[in-house]
Amino acid sequence: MAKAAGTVEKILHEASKLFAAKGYHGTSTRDIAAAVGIRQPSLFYHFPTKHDIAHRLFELDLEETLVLAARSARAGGPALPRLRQIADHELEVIFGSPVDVRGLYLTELLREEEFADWRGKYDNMLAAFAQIIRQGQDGSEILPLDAQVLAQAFDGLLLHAIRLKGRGAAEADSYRPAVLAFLRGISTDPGTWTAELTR
Amino acid sequence: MAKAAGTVEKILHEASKLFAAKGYHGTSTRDIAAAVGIRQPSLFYHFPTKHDIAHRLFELDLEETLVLAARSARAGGPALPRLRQIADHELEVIFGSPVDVRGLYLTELLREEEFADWRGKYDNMLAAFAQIIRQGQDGSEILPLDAQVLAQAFDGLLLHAIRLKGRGAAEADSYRPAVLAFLRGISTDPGTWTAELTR
DNA sequence: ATTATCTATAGATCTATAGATAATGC
DNA sequence: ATTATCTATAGATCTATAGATAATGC
Repeated sequence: MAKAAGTVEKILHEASKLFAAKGYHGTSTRDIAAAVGIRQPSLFYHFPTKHDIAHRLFELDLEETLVLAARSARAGGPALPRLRQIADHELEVIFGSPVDVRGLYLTELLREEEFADWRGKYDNMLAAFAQIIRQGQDGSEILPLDAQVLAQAFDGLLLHAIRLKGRGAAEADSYRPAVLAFLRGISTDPGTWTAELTR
Repeated sequence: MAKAAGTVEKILHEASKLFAAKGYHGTSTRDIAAAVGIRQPSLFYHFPTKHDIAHRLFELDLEETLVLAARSARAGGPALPRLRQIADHELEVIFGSPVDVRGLYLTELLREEEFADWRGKYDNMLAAFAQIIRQGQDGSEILPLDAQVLAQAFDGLLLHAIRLKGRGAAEADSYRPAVLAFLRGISTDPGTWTAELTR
């Protein structure tokens, strides 16, 4: 009985939904297998351990976002549009992807030993956010508040979008104004954002 | 061997820290008992089930915040200072309380059947936030964006503070500017906030 | 021969209960 | 007599492994 029909993808898809809904530890391999439509031990043909499923999900998400954030931090020009571009991209991933990849971030899974390597990458992403904010402050474009804290709040706003995805109605377009409002709030020249936000 | 010395409080304290760090499902009653310094079955003398520990933590937090939010929604006057007051109070609870009560919100625990009643109270709190925002929009104090979405983003910013608490350094005073920046960002008159934020 | 599934199950948890025990309060 | 703990353990999970089986590919 060959013909995989993308069982690996199906496992990642269903696991991510379950992790987002019930947390990593609240989801059993039996739950995942049932959602996929196979028996529990069959999972271990595709992934050596349960951890590896989560690892692969982190990889799918962080790899790409980290590259984008790092590249953006190296790019020149105004900082706020760069932050805005990152936000647009993240909202696209959160609401557009068939995989609820980022449900993993809702728990403190990254703080657990097993995931220390992804924790480091996540910290790098946050550092890139802070760097962009600092560039904006050097250019008097962003208010001189603690860049680290602003970066974390920016990340927090984006992560919260994951929760809304689970609650039906919300889409990228409906949440974007909230993120833009935050960027307007840290801007030294909020007037330029007003028209666009209320358009 | 009487003389409780506040075992119930100790259980709530340690359980809340573990729930915040590893999630509700990632924390065993054995873990909690070990942190408290008693044997695992002794927990069940104080709480009939593991769920009841989480229930009590929700109660400790939501009861008070819900009352504050509902009262604030009924109060008159400018909306932004009211949101600011709620934010100050929440940050005080998050960073000041010995109990990491709100770690429970990091997972989607509220979505699980067992916690449906607290889910309702939480939704009421969000509705109160949205109502205050709508009042501010009626008074042309807040930009005419989707009040529901702004309320959720406001809540998301506050919840994210919980994560920072686990990461050492951060305190209420260091995170507050990020929340104020968001309020400035949704204000029709951000200029009045600028001086205060950069003071 | 390889791929992808299955049944059966080992071994390690986990929550919760039963019943014993010791320390205070009356 | 009540309060708060303990040891021992039942019964239900959970992850992961072993080994059988069936369908394709060569």
